[in-house]
Amino acid sequence: MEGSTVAGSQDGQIASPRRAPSQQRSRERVERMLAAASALIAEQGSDAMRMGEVAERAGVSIGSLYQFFPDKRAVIWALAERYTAESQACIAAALAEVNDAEGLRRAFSELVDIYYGLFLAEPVIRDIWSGTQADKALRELELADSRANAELLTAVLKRLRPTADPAALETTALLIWQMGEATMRLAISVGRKEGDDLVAAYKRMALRELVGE
Amino acid sequence: MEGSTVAGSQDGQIASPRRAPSQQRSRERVERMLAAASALIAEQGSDAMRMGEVAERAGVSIGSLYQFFPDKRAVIWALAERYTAESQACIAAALAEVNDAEGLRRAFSELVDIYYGLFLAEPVIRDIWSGTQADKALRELELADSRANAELLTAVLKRLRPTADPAALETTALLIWQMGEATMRLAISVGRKEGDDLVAAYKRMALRELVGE
DNA sequence: GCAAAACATGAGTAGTCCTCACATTTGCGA
DNA sequence: TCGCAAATGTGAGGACTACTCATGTTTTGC
Repeated sequence: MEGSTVAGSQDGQIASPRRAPSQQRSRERVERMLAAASALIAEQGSDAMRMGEVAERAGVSIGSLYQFFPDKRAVIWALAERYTAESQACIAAALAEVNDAEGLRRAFSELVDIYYGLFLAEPVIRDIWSGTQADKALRELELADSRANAELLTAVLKRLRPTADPAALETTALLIWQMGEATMRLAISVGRKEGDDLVAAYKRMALRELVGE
Repeated sequence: MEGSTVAGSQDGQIASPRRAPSQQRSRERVERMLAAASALIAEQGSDAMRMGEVAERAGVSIGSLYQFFPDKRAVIWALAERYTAESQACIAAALAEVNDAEGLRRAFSELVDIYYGLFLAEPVIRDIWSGTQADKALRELELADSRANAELLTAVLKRLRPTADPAALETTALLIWQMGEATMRLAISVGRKEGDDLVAAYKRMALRELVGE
């Protein structure tokens, strides 16, 4: 485990900047801190990012860093906030003037491409949104497990649809499997009632894909 | 951060038990260690789980704990392995004798229910598979962000399908959004080529749901 | 019965996040 | 221009944590 918990701000809250930089000088310094953090996350991941290293690379003392960010998570969160604000605006723009099915099709398709491109291009986004501190080896084993499970599903699909492209079936199975896990995670975090609806909706969508109509 | 770095097992590998317990006595002790770890994860999450506490609760010294587990991750992984083995068997059983579309429908539906039940009932599974160490506050903000984005999609859907049940549209939008993020995470970790296929498949599935056919 | 292997112990090491008492710089009214 | 309060900057040290290792105890194989 490299990981850990922030001691300062206990278990739930994400503290906002401890003090807003009001002078020009400090605003520039905070900017440098965020840039340093971003670079370090891109290089090593947020978990391996050390507060001391952030300060050093920003040319700032550790104390200054903590003057503006109450804890490590706040630094990461500040970066996350930027990207979400950005992407939120982008989504709103893409969907704003959709008026018919064809428009939705085009807008959604474009949106997915943009998002995917963002994920591919921005290590910081990947790191932050892909389970902030999840450790790499465990995630690879998660993937291996998913693949193994999807394989079982693939076998069934191949039996039922022998004429279909096997590679496409494998992709479908893996996707459906992963979506199922994502749905359950979501279902857990939204609570029982809404969660049940989500799982039901997933089941419907997955089945439509699996057995057609 | 309370945390720190595991000195022993560097960055990628998950080490296997440092030494297999060969005597009856130690086998029982290892069992107690895992039980203690499981309980602590259920109570506080794997990130907050302290190795010292695991040892204490198992009635064992910290040294004994490290005799059988090379690091903290190995303890968590040992628990994860149990559950995956279990669920793997369950999946195989459910899918083994599927021979037609109706059979697949029934088996898959049952499978989802079982899995969902497992997620609901087992805090340890939730913790381990839902991004081992992801911090709670950040994940709540992730959810808030997802909701905000899904909201934009919901608005469009309501415009296009004014007769549909609004609540169902909201569920659909949130689900599609979350699935998209899951797909992209998956796409990243499987590499560019297969990833592109996955994103394409997601796009197709989502669009079928969004604009019908 | 005895040597060797397995097992058990817990004080100590290294490394992390974060604090706090104190120094310096800036904004601004007189 | 001067004075002074507020804002900003500093880094050694505190508090915790994962993990090690020298040393002692129990079990096993012969």
